[in-house]
Amino acid sequence: MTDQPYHHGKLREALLGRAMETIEEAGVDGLSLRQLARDVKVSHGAPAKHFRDKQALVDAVALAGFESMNRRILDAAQSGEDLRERFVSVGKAYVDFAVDHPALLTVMYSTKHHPDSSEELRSTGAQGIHVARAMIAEAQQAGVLAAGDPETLAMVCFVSLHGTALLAAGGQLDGNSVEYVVTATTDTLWAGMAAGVPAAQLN
Amino acid sequence: MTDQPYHHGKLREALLGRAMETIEEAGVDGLSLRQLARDVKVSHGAPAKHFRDKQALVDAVALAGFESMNRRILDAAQSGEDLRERFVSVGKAYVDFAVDHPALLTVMYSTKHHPDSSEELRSTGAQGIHVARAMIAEAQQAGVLAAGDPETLAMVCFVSLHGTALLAAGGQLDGNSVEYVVTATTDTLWAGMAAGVPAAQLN
DNA sequence: TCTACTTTGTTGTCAATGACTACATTGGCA
DNA sequence: TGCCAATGTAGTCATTGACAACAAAGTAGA
Repeated sequence: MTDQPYHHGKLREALLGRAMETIEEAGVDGLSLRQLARDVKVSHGAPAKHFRDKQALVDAVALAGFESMNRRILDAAQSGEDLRERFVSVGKAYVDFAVDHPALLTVMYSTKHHPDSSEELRSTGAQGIHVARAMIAEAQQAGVLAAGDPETLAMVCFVSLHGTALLAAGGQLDGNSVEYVVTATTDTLWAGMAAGVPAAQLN
Repeated sequence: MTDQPYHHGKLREALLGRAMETIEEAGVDGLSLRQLARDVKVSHGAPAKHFRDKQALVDAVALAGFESMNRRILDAAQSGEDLRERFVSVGKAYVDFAVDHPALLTVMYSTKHHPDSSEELRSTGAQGIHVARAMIAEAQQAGVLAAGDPETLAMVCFVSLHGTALLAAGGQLDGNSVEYVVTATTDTLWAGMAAGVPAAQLN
């Protein structure tokens, strides 16, 4: 046999990477710890040393996914000059990520939604909304948007884009292109925030 | 033994009902065909006569879920006088359903998103958006909303409320109440549609 | 009524899986 | 050098989904 070192050395990273590939190809259901061990040329018991059980592996995959997504969003938030353009860019970054990694996104959110998800996962997953809030507050102070609680408005934008992202990832936008739906959504939201929501309606 | 009749008679319904309960309690992963058979006091091979495999059972659960949800949405669409109020009611009906059946909703959409989901499932799942489009078109003709493609606007409203629903179902709205987020979302969307989206932005 | 046929349910079996345990090897550290 | 925790291996077990052979119950026609 070729002299395989006993210690793999980077087993954890190798498992994580291969797991992400498998999930993207076959979904979470297509992920098997034993098959994963075979792929990485390691015995079927080895993964247990790095991930207590399958759920722990999936959690780690989800966390890595959120971190990658957050990087994209932060980059987008600093592109462009116009505030509205930056807002649209962030929306696109979010949705584009979803389209690029549809299965991963499903895992990310279903894991985050899991009753006993880690605090780290929850907070990392909630980071995107902070970016939106900052942008909205800035636009209000610049007089581009009407007054209104930035926290609430950011939440509205987030949930709306979240829906767009999930549906785009699932190819459920019927005939519409992802680009078109994202633009329409961000534009409608921006128009609503610019016009302002009559307070009387909030009763 | 008690004289169990050989034929269960309503096995399919019993399996479906129990499966929905199990999913609501333990998620799809907690659903086992064999355990399901035990729960319904039937041999482990019996379910196969009604559902070719596990996926077929999950598909049936998803379909039943969509049908139940559509009923709620249609009811809401006919409540209230004011067009805006009816619009908000539909949004609330959708999100309320999600909150009442969080795990079921996850199954409904992940099943619908599945590459080889049935046409029946897809169309049943897309029914809600038709209701939204009709309401928007009506409001435009009444002069309450600005002009704009009703199809596109309905899509925007749908994706936005879909995100709200999923996050509400997952308890991911942070401190905000479901009622508050739904109201804020529908109001922002309505304000945007009433003000109209500058066509220049669509480039 | 007798008889074939279909539907529904039972029992037995198989390969694959996740989880667990006991054991072996490695590399770092005192 | 020698100890020891970390890492990986090998073996085992219960559970699961799927399948096949068989049995019982209902059904329709001569």
